[in-house]
Amino acid sequence: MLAIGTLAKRTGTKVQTIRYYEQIGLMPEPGRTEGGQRRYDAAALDRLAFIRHARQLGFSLEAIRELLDLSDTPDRSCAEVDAIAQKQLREVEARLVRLEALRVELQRMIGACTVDRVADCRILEVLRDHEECLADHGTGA
Amino acid sequence: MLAIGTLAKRTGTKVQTIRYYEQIGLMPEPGRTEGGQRRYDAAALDRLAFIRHARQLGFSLEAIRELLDLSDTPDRSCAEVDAIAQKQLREVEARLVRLEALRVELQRMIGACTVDRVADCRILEVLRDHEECLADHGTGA
DNA sequence: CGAAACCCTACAGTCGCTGTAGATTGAGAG
DNA sequence: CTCTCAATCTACAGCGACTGTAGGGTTTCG
Repeated sequence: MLAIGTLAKRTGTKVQTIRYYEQIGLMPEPGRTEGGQRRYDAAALDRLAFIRHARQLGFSLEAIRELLDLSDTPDRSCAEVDAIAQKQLREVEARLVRLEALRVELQRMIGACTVDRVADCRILEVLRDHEECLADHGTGA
Repeated sequence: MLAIGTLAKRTGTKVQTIRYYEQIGLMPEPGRTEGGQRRYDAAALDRLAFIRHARQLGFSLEAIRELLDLSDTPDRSCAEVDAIAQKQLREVEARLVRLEALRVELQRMIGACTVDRVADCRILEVLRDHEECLADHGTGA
């Protein structure tokens, strides 16, 4: 049985984050020692590793909750799991497109700045005048 | 003189966001009507447009605060402005690299799933076993 | 047995907004 | 000039996904 700190180290999670996951019902309430400290078993370790890995892949806690629910019903079709992953992929791709546009714009902006005084700074000018902007950056990078 | 709603429309900002910027000292306190409603001038419009544009380029409010401070002292060197923009560019590039790795991993994961039952779902398996993972995804996509 | 390292709860703070409730004001129509 | 109704006001709570803090209690090891 693992103490929370050990579990944290094994999964690369902060102790508070584990307690937070428990609080929002993503991790089940573990057993306790007589003194009231949490003790975790291998199932908890697996579940937390799953959560952390999915988080690193950019899944929201809500999506992860769904994935965990789905994986608890092994006879169901895989299609729902696939749909969640596809959605995640599409979101990542959309973010990539936007970020790339930002990169281009930032580079263009920086490249234009050859003067020395803030008064003539091209960077500030570009930021002032959206019109000069090439990129079609919407909101939410 | 513009009412807050007009300013909001002109800059593509929500009314509450403008009040929030005022609250955190990013926008100066505007004049008021007798009844207490905010009225904005052209300078406020410019400043807000600058803020929104910088936000769209991914600058944090803190970075924007610095940029605004710098642009208020037109005789200073442009180097500090450049440094902020360079830092922003580096951050965007780092995010791009990470996101691209995520995209590859997600695609690989989805591609691997050809079965029908959740019990054999490759997606869930990949999420369970970090070892199978090709991408070196750290934290913070 | 004592010290150090760990763990507990409860709550506030982060970032950048967004939404709500309930009251007041302003601008155009009649 | 009054009515109406959209727009505005303040104050505060909530989002996601944690992180940090205060002020204690517990475990483990020498």
